[in-house]
Amino acid sequence: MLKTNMCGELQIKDVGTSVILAGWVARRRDHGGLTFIDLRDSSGTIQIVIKNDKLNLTEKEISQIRNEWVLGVKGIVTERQEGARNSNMPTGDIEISVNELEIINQSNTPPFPINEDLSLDETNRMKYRYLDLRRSRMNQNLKLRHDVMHFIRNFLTNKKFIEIETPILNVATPEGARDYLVPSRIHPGKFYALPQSPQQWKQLLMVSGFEKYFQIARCFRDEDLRSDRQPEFTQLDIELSFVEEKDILILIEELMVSMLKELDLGFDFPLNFPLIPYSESMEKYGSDKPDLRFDLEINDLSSVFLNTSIKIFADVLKKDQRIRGIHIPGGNKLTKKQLQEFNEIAKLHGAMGVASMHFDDDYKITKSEYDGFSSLLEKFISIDELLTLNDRFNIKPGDAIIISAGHDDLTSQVLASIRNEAASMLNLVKETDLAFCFITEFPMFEYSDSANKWTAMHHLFTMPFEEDIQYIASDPKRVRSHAYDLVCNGQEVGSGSIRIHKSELLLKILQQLGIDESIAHEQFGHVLEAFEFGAPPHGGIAPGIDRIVALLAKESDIREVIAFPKTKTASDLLTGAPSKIGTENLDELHLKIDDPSS
RNA sequence: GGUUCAUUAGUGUAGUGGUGAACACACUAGCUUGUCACGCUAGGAACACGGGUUCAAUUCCCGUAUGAACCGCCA
Repeated sequence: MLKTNMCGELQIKDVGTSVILAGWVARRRDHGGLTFIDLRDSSGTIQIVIKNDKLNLTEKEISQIRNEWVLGVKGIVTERQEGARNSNMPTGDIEISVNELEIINQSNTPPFPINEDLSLDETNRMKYRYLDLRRSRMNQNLKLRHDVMHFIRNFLTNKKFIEIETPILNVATPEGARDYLVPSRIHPGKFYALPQSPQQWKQLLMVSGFEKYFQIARCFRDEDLRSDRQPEFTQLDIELSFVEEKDILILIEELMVSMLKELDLGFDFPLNFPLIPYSESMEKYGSDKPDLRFDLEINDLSSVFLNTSIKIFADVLKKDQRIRGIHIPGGNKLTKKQLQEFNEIAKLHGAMGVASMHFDDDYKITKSEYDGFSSLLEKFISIDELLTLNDRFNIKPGDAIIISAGHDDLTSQVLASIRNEAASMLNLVKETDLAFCFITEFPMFEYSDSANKWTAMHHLFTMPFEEDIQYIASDPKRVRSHAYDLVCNGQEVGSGSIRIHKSELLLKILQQLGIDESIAHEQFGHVLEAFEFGAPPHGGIAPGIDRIVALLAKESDIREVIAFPKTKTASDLLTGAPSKIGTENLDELHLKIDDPSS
């Protein structure tokens, strides 16, 4: 070893010991004959004191040392003089009196400061990611990520789960997200697909009798990126045999709760995660991933406006659509500009806009008159309608109501988005809250307008509710499934289901999805066949590690907790991937490039 | 695939239809023995690229590139 101790681990009790340290220059303070250097290694930093006159290096050489140079230091741990201590530093009571200094390596001036927590241009951060990761914020994020994975492995191992790796080169499937494809050299014109998740493998492992499987698995999806979506990401993939839905939910709840207790990051979180059926979540929050850190529930206001003279509302009701709204306590302090943003949100989702009602500080209402109420709808709204709203929401001066009318799909999207926006505008979100919940009873099917057919909402192997199986053909919309999501702070952080373990039922589902039996056998024949050999009832869940770590690190982008992420255009600015390949490579793979841009 | 925003020394920011393009840190040179975001003196260093409008463009317009946000897409 080139060092005997770690910079950040030295303490006052080590005073007097002779140590060898090595690390990077975090900062230097050159006083001429006396130089201070904050030396950083992976454990932290410590101040080293260089008295230039009694050293192996000349004063000139010492004065040339710069940030990020790599130094080896031989010296004595010394207690700092009274008045020279630094309470901001964990090692602030001690310092190293240097006897021998070695310049192990020099460094170019870094392209951005390493020793400050600045917001930086993403291009530069990604190009010099190895330097970006030297910054303490990123360093801590990756350490936290390790702690999370370490805890998970221990926790599940203690519960007798075993981790099994599954292939990265897989057969392509037409369902779900777009696959990343890998051309085969040996089989001209054929391709492997990188796994979107180890879904089929883990079900096959259940047939193999492992009963409790997990894997911290890399998954790949060739879809457009977002702050919570990278082309490759990491899932905690879990599957168990002989379980019901509630067993899996309890397991995950226990995993998350005990992990949060162990990590002790100062978050508030529920010890029992509420279960919210999908339909209820859509009704109350307009979303299947509600942020439960605040209320602002959506309400059905249709009944208030049954005989309204507000034309747009009457028209909507005539079409059997609904009028829904959010009562925002204190919402009247939102500015005109902020309210205009709500309209922009509505338009973004294809609605005409939203209606807002304002109850000023002098708002009063009686059976016959009101004061301090304003709205574009004021001319048309009746006192009875206003009274009903007033009583229903117990409206106080300073409140506001935002209303969206139309098709449920539309009003849900609009109001869900406004709900989140309003909460952030009004500062209702507590940073230290982790509001976990499970969304359950997802619909089995959803209609895809683009493909013009029914598709599996979760995935093909999801178990429908026993009592809903009869509606698969006649009323697919009505079929609920044993699919569930783990949601936290408005983000989906995990998704799973109880699976179908009998081929007859699976074939019935495939039929409903318009997948011909022969095609089904071609694509899923191996699973169907496996199910003929005593497949146990099974189910699982796959929490997203990146999203969970990002939540715990209070980062809004999963790139901040991934060592080497890709940009929005799925490129790696550090290595240059993806890159062109030579013709000999292409020939070997039997590929020809047809690039319209070249 | 679509919409929007951004791009000024190494970094982070300021600013303008007419240049002396400002500030801080970093950098270079020098001074400096108790600092800790050390201090002091001096210096070098920038308007992403291409086209257009204009007497004149870093500034206005269009396009390209790159990055980001959102919609579509995606669990």
